[in-house]
Amino acid sequence: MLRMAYPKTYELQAKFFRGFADPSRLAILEVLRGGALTVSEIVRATGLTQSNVSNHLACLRDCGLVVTRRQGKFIYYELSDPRVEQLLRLADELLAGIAKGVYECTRYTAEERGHG
Amino acid sequence: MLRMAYPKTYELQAKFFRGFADPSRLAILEVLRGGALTVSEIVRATGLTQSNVSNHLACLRDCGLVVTRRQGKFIYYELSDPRVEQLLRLADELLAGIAKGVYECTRYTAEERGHG
DNA sequence: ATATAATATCATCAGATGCTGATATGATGA
DNA sequence: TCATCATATCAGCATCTGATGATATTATAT
Repeated sequence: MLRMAYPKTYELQAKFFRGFADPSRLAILEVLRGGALTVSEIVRATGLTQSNVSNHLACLRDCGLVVTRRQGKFIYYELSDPRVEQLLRLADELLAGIAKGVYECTRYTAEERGHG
Repeated sequence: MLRMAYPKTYELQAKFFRGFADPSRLAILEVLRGGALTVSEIVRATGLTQSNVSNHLACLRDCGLVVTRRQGKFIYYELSDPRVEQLLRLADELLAGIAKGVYECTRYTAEERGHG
């Protein structure tokens, strides 16, 4: 695939957005909007498996979307910046205004779509 | 993979964000910030191949990030909403403040990282 | 109709991604 | 020390994704 013909910026930005580009991670970000939670609390709140959550949290952390703090044997995760929420909200707004077409952005080769 | 244990919302939002989660698409969005362009102009401006651009444009359109209008044999693409730019700018800001950790969000299993 | 320019679609394939289950690490308490 | 809870990491896999090159479509002009 190669894909390295871009200024570092686009690669970086793309990775950043990929943090938001998965339903499991969005679910995690959502539950974290209520404040810091431990991994097992996140597991309970989302219904995902422990290793799955752990992997996604690592991703979110690498993307800079969450930060951690240890407390005894617990590790608390929380949103790293209020702008993370802001970005989610802005996306929600935009999406609400668009809504129609996002059914299938998959495969980015857009076959016939737009009906159940 | 299956992955359908989520309220439609997260799936939708994830797809929406995926529109932003690729360097080629970010490059396209960037050149479109200057206003509407035809496909071939976008091809020239980005250096990507025609079919590649065309595929990405289809994706961006499905995600609602761009809209099109035909003029003769040309098709003009442009950003669908000023909030698309706004979202990009907000992401830029956030990313600038974070910057450090986004080197490797790939594989989301976070091996040892953070050094060239 | 033919030729040509602009754009879209298709098949294919390498590589990335996310999930699961098992195992490893780390902290706490007996 | 051992047992246990909390979390992280790993291997394997099925799938998704993006790039390429070839072909199809659409519009214009002759």
